[in-house]
Amino acid sequence: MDHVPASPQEEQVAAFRAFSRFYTRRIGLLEEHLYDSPFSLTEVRVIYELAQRAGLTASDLGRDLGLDAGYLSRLLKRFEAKGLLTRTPSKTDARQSVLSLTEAGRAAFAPLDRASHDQIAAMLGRLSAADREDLVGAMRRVQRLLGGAPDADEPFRLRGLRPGDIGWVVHRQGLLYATEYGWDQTFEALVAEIAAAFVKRFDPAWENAWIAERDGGIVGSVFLVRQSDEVAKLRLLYVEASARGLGIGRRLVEECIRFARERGYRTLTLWTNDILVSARRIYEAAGFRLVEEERHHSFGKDLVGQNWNLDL
Amino acid sequence: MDHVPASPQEEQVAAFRAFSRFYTRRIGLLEEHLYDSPFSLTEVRVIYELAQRAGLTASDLGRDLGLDAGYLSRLLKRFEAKGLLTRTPSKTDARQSVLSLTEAGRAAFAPLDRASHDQIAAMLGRLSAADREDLVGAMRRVQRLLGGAPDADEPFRLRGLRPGDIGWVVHRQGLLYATEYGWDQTFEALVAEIAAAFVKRFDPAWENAWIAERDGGIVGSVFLVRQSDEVAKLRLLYVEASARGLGIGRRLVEECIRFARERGYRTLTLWTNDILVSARRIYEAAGFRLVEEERHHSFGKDLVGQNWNLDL
DNA sequence: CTAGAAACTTGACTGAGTCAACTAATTCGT
DNA sequence: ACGAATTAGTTGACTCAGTCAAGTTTCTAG
Repeated sequence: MDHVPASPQEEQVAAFRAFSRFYTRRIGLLEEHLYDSPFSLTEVRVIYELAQRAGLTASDLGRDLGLDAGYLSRLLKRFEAKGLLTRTPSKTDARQSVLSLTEAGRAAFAPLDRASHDQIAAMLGRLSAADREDLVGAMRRVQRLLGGAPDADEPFRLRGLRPGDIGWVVHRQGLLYATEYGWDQTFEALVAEIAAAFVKRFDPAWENAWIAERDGGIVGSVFLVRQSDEVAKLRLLYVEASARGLGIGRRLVEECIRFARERGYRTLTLWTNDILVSARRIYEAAGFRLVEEERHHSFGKDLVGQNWNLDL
Repeated sequence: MDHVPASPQEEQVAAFRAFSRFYTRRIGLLEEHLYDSPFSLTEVRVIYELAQRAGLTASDLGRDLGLDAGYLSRLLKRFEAKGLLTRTPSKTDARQSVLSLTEAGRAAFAPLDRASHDQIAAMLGRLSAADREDLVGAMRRVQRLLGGAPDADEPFRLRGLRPGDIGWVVHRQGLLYATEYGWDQTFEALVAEIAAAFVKRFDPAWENAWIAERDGGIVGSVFLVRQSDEVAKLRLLYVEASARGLGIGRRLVEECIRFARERGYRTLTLWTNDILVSARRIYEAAGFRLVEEERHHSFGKDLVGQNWNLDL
């Protein structure tokens, strides 16, 4: 069956399904390693849950792990008979009892836990540090997007420039403005040029760049370059569509302003286009004033360029 | 049990395990929906595999899906009895037979396939377009990093330049040479500069670029730029570490040579560094001669640059 | 040409998970 | 406040997915 995906939608569905099949196998492999323990896979899942969370009832377990009530009942009875588990009647509901592992239960769980831990650690160990971070970040993202994890306490983090960053920024901006506004590749080339020039002429005393990260992936960036002793320019502000509404853009601009003030610049300037309305709102809120507009034909489109200034 | 992870390593292992548990449940949910079909989960996996790939034998299936040979044997016999499957004796090995679904088999599979497809599509539909892209991208990443990229019938494909490509190439090269050889960001900047200049001064009659794609991801690239009427230069040859050994590098160089010959160039030249041995092998095999070497200090390292030429 | 391995097949089994029927406690609607 | 419906858990009876070991036939390496 030659599946030639017709639309992006279909391609996404195909990728999702491919991933599910892939991970089903992967989980199978992970579980095989467990098979010299005295517990079945489901038993391990139950013990794991009991070890992690306190105050569980049988129905909690059944619901969360998707187990049959009858099967679970017997399983728990077996655990209790082996002395791994105690049940104390619930105070609020006489039908339920609260489950908790005994010392023996924890002792039985420890080697399993360790084996699983070591197995994963070994797998991660085979990757480079960068790939490891990348992998874990991607997993967090999948989990978050499929509704499996609450947002972290800290929704994003700022850091400085690292290898690979400017390419990534060029890639994402090139793609975004091409799909969203139909700009051609000369825009991407311009971004590449600006980013390259920034790195080559980088003067840490006067310039800086910030990358916003979320779940190990880059979701935004901004560059501050020196134009003269008095004037700094904010360039390449960018926030991923999937990370909007978290205040990342505002925060990046704030960092720029703070840095510019600190270094004694008098004016912060920037160039943008009128169609980029969400960026405009950020600039306005930060106190920038529109000083100039001019029509131009760039990136295959007729556009209205804008210069904005902020007195520091 | 309040798990306060000690080190980043531990945090990564914890995140991985959390993801595995999460996805185990998620897969459970996905599979439940399948449970008004006449097939068991394993049967569905087998049919799916048979529908996707031609020329499978029983042992292929057993190995790939991790099934017991005895169980699989009976399962296949059942399918054959129901007329879903035919076995034709292998020509090369009389012990094996090649399995293929009958029309009836495909017909039985179709509604399952559709149900699974629709279920995933519905899940994706609940997300915003940006989140959808983010999710699928993250899944692809996990799969790539865990080494799960499935072999397509066609291991890779060449295409021209599209928006986002040059940024991606810059990103990957910047990252690769930083991790592998410790080069600093000025290398990434150089790549960005070259790529930007290529796009800005692109002359389709005299120049070209090729992107190698595999499983929907970019795995290699090469650029051909005009230096004079007589001389063309090959630049930014690059193959992903995960896609080496497929002849992608060779193929990209061949395309360049073909194009350069066609346009009537007399010489194809390129610049590289002596430490890049796998690239060197490709150039040698293609007939390039080393014409010049010179020491230089770039990208934070002492290097030996090389110029290679090919008479067309 | 032979020993050992690979590709299945078959018989005998186990045990994970299902289903339905039951008891007891709780909650809901009016 | 009271009966009906719901929820928590238990138990018996069952099924069928998956395992294990012992076989046959074919292939391969020495």
